[in-house]
Amino acid sequence: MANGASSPVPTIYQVAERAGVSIATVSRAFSDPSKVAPRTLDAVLEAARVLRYVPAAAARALAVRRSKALGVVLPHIDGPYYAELLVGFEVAASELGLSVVLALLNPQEPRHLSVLDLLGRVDGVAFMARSGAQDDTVRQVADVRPTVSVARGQVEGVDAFYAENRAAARQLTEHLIEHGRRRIGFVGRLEEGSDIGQRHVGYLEALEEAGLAPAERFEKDPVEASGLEIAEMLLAVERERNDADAGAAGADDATGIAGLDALVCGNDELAMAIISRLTAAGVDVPGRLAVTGWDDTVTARYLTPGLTTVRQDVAELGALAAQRLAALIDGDTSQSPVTVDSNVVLRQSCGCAPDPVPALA
Amino acid sequence: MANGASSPVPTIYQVAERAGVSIATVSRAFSDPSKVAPRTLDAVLEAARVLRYVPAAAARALAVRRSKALGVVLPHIDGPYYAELLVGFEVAASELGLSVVLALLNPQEPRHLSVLDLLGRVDGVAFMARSGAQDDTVRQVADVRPTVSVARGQVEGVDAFYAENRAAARQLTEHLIEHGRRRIGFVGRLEEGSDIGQRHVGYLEALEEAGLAPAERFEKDPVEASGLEIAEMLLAVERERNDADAGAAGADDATGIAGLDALVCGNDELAMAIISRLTAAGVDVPGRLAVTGWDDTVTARYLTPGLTTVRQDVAELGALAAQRLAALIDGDTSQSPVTVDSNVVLRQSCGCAPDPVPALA
DNA sequence: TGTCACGCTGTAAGCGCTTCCAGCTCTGAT
DNA sequence: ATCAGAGCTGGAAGCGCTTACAGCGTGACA
Repeated sequence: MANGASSPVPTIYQVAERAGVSIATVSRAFSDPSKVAPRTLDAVLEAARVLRYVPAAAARALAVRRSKALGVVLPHIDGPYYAELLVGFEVAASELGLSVVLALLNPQEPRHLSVLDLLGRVDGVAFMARSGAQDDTVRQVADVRPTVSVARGQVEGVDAFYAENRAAARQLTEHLIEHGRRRIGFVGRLEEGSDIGQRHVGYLEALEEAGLAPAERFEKDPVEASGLEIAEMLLAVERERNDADAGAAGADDATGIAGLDALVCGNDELAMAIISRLTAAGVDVPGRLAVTGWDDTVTARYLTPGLTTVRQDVAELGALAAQRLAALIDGDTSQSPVTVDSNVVLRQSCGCAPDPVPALA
Repeated sequence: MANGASSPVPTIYQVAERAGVSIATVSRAFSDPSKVAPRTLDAVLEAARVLRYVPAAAARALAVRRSKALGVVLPHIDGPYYAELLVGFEVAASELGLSVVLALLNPQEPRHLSVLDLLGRVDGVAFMARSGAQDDTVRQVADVRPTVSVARGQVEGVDAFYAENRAAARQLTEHLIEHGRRRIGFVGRLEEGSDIGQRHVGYLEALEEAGLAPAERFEKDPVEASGLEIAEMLLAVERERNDADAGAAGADDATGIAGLDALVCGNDELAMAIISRLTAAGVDVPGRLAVTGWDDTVTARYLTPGLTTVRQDVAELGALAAQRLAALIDGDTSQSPVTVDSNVVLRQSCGCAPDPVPALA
């Protein structure tokens, strides 16, 4: 900074002195201008301006016993998913005049300390995404501060916000069945949070209704590497089968690979990786294997084939969470879980035909 | 929360009383345990535990005149780019024992107030990405608090951090020239920040060295919609040309569209949209038009053709910024700008051949 | 046995705000 | 002319912590 370090940081006292008023008046000038006479107000504001006065939030927080800040704890973000969640939350919070303090929590190393640190400086906290191992932490925090849980497994007594999962998964699976798929697999770690758990339930419902048995389930984290692994696995199995069948009728070959003809994946990243690896190996997607994602990443529509996935209004979810958290802080009581809608987005990876596009003359 | 609201929030006094010591001892127990006798320490910690004591950060901040928090101001995030930047920053900050408070600043509506708010509660602030209009804000903040500028236009007297742009752009452009491209366009709003400006410089250098004239430049924001617009524009121009040439030799047609045979784009999103639209219209990319992106989005490699782009270690950038900011707060003096390397990632959209991949037996 | 140093602890003075309360100055009604 | 009340303002008491500073008991040493 230019000089900040040299001159002492101005406080309400300096401003008061320069404006020729008491600190009480300066305080009022900032918190409720209508309480001070116009002339006085001008003088105060002017003094504050020339001194570059910035009210010390800590002092205010101490005096009013409110920090006017909300905490967010997230797993180490990367996906656009978390970013969107965070943006929705921040925008809503700042509209309520609340700051947002961010804590990234690597599920591997709990860093319990950093949570304590966070707690001390916020009026409430939102736990977003990832669940399971963290549930204890959530519970402890909830004992001490207003708390909400967003897009993650629910915790007893903590207000929960999540996108609708079950119905969308069911719808998605039904769609695959309509495409004639019969051996539909599922990719996702169930205990990792009820989000994926719910999707699995919807998936099972659709299968049951159609009188189909669930096909293989892959218990994998929803990341690129898992997708690659799964693809390799499928390819290996298929190769083996072919070797075994050597010379025999390749009846099983027209559609299907390794005994599957469709795969419902936990998110787009996973689906993308699987499709890419399979396609590179010459497997026709969706011809032999339909693959669906979840999240509707920006790029999903640019893939070949276009990725059929599920769109959730994650920003809205974040915003709702921030608003409820603010309400809880103001003394509102807990309410029932809130869900936002999800929409299945059909593109080509499920077997749908591409939209016709005008060609270059 | 379960009960928090009912029982009064425990303070250092309650803990002291319950442990049978003075508040000074409790304070020491938390800030420097070695200053307290082991037996006493145990008693204090135990009392704190049963009372669920959480030290009030505000009070501490007031007493030590340090909030132990860093501010980050970002434009309304979405891209993975910002998310990565933020993650790098947060991780580094938390390793230094500093919290991160986040402020999203929509360049459209300045919300100057929210910046003031932020200033009051942090020891230093990092301005990330997007520049131009915000420069004044940065300057004002820098007058009052230690400040760094990350991945954005530089401001006099403010420590800057950015990814190398010029050399990478030059290298990328040279690569296109090696592919035989001669009419290479550029997409990016120059005044929007020196990032893209630097890339433009590198691009020009490469052209000049090769004795080529720069082709058309599209002054567009780096978002999906712009990409679509540009693609439509190219298609329209091309259609017109074809109509004009009707019957004449289609010599210009083998490679090139609308007078261009390559396009260097400001980011991946833009490039993706252009490629998608053109491909859908039957234009061969990279056959007729090579297109490159910037950022190496996760999905870049999954596109068809694979997107040639530039990879920057954005997380590293964020981390460096956090560390420097912490140093500035501790009284270090400003230093020269820091840049992290960028690497050109060649895939197929520039005209390179795809990697061979083992096919399914 | 006295002295001193050392380790541990408590007392108390802030840190920069908010806000209750009281007091002052006007105005308008009586 | 008097007084009630409204409108503004200042005094002062905290908010929950940190951190000199001083005091105490103890053991080492002379």
